[in-house]
Amino acid sequence: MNTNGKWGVKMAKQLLLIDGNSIMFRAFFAMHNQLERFTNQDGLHTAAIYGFKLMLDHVLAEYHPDAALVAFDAGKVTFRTQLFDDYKGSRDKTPSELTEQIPYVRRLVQDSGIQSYELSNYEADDIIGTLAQEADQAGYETTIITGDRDLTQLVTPQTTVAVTKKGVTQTKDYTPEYMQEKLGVTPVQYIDVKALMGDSSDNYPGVTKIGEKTAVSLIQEYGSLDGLYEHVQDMKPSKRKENLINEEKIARECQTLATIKRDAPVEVQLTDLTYQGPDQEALAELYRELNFQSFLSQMGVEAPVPTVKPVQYVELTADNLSLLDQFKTSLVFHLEMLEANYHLAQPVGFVLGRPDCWLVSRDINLLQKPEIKQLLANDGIKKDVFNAKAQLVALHRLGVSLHHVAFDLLLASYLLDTNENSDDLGLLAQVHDYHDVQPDEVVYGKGAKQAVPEDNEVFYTHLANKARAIYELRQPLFDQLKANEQLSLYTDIELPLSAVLAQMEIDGVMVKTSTLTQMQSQLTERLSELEQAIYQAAGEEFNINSTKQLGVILFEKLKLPVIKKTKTGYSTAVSVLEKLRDQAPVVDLILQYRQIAKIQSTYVTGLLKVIHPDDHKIHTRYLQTLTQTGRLSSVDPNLQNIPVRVEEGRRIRQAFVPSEAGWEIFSSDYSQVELRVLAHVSGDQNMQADFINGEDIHAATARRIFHLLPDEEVTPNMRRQAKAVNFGIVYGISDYGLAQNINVSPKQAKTFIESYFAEFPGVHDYTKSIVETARQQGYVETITHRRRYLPDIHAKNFNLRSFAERTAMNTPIQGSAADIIKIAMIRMGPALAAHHLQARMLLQIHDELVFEAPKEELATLRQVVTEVMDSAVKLSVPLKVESKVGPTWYDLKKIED
DNA sequence: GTGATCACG
DNA sequence: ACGTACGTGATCACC
Repeated sequence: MNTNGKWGVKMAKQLLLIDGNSIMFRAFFAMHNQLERFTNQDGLHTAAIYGFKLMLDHVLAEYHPDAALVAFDAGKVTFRTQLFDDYKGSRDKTPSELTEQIPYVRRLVQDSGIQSYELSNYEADDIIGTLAQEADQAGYETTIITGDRDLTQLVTPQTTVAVTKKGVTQTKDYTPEYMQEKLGVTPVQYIDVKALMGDSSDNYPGVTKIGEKTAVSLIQEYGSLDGLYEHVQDMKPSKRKENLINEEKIARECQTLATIKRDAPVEVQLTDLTYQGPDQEALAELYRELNFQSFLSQMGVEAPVPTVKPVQYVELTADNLSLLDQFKTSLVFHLEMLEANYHLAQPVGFVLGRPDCWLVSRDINLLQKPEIKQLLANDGIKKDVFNAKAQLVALHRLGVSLHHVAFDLLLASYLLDTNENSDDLGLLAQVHDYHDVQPDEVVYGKGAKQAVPEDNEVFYTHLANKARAIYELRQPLFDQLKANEQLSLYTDIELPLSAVLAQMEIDGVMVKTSTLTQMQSQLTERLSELEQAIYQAAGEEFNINSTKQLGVILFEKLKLPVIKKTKTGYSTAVSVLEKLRDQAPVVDLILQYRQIAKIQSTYVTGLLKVIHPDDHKIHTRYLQTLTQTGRLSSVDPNLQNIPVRVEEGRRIRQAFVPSEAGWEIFSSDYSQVELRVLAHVSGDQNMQADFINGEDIHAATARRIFHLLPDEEVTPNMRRQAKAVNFGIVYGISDYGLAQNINVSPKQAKTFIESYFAEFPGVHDYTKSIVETARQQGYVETITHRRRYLPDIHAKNFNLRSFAERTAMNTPIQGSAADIIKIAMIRMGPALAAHHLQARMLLQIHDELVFEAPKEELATLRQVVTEVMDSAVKLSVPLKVESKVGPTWYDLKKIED
């Protein structure tokens, strides 16, 4: 169809060669973390088929091929395995979730009107290599689609290799020019590079100590492997030379393994490969079997209407409130709000009931009826909900209490898998394989068009469906929590915590508008001074807030050295500017400007915007089901990142004051809680001893890793470095990261780490074993069995895998610390009540709890809070709590014993 | 909507 | 050889 171009110029025929196995693997693993979402009605996994289909659509549209072929591997045994026993020997067995999809991928290919081919004893690569060669000679333009960079050796002026970059549809095209630019070698030379460096995934070794960089430079220098070995004797004596000589046989063997055949006994002819489009009928049938609704509707085949099971409901009115009498032991309740911020949201309707009777209404005022109020407040009747905290807060605004929440679908789902935390009930239900409720977007629309349906039928059905989903998912989720040993985490920690957090949010924290407005005008003045000074120094006016414009001024106009680049241009981050400080006075001004601008926009103006006009307080929302570690987060506004480290910012805290006269702000924080958790979970004897002896842990660490004698002093610099190492350990250490942080060479950092692990062998063992645990079970756990899945622990990509490994080390530590403070928070209320204290817990900042309290309570409060926090859990090292008090959050002074 | 930056633990 | 510290949220510029 496109043999003739726009102007009648004869264009080359387009040939598409697809590396079937490679793309299938790629598609499968690209969606591996949503494996269970891609299954059809029979439980067949479909991610690889789905991905393959996406890829096919994409390349057919992109290349309009005249001919196409998908090559598959024939089996495990090939001429390469006969040559070399271990070839591909390190590969894990293909998961059954993938193998079951292979026949369907073949059907997909066939029904799409594309030839497929396999050849015993040969790999798909060799079929492709052979056909690409033939095609070059026959004057085709060929594109090879693969996920395997090895195939780039097939690149010629007529043959392009498109290697998947992200997912299966985003590819990078390798041409001879691109290879020269990117790798510095020709496609044919690339084979020899591989021969020298080996390939860990195909499990052939290459020459010892030679990686990609070295291999490339050797081949560049000598032209080829043959060239190298002709001149190997002329090389300067070195370990590398020895290795090259000793391992010549291996290198030659690897060269053979790496070389893709261009002369395999392929029996198909190019002329057999003509692409004439798909067999629509057969494809439709396949999609039906696979339940690929979106592809069906793309084809114009009517997708069967998503069959949400019909639901019965009754509209609740002032006249039929007696219907409520039937709920004696339990009910589902849901108050519907369209806005995320439930402090402000206008509720639009509600549903309550049981499977045999769902009662719905748009009339929020009905909730004021004593019949409903008493039902919801009745401690003897269990309530099942979605997002208990949101319900508690919103109902509180209506003057309604909600007691005895037993099941929170959102919370349970989050505990089972931190990623399954959508605040859209419909979407969340889908993840749990429940499909009889629509996502909110479908019913309400999105953006400006979002609205409650006028049609009662539509709206009420949605409400009833939601309630039913909560009901239906209750038992299965409880069963899973039980199987995961997470029932106690759910029942004893997270569910009670939701009520504690609701109360903190409702109470809010008093913020003085006058303090902030005063700061605002001061900072405005300061900013305009700095602005003028910067324009003067730069010789022109520009937007200082634009990193792009700033980059041009600093690095082009003023010609300052470029220290770091970002994806989009020059980096102007603080770490960079600090290095340039001495080279141009404007840099310092910019740093000052940045600091002030941040304080002004985020904290002064930002906080002023969210002070509630009625009570002059700020009511944040804690997100209880968001973080991957079990920490809380805080939004609208974030009260967990109010400045403290730098004086100018710290003054913001002057605006945070007690809400009642004669009260003060009181704060207690855990000292080094994460390191104490590490000492506990790792069982390291030395670290435990340091904590048990009440040492300054960073100084004690410095003593050990710098091998100080008892009479030698720890210098501030030693302590600083030891502290950085401690942080590094908690974060899942790497020499590079540590080096960056304390500005030493990676080599120096590495010796610090080695020295640390020698002194704290238990910690070393822990880092090893937790990563192994993650590999074996696919997740890691905190002390309360909070769970985080780490699918990337198996990634082939170094970055992804390394990240997962560091996460495996960090999550049990950060997460257990989060568990501990949550337990303390739950016990705090009853403890305060037992001492008849009026004090209120207002904020949680990860390891710190902030209260307001009458002055005369402070002494008792300190005892109670310390006791509750200290004893939250029993670890093999003591927990330590430090307290401060003052008239504002800014003025807190440490309370000494 | 995304990326860069910077505030916190 | 590879290229990073762990966990968050708000603001701004820019597409």
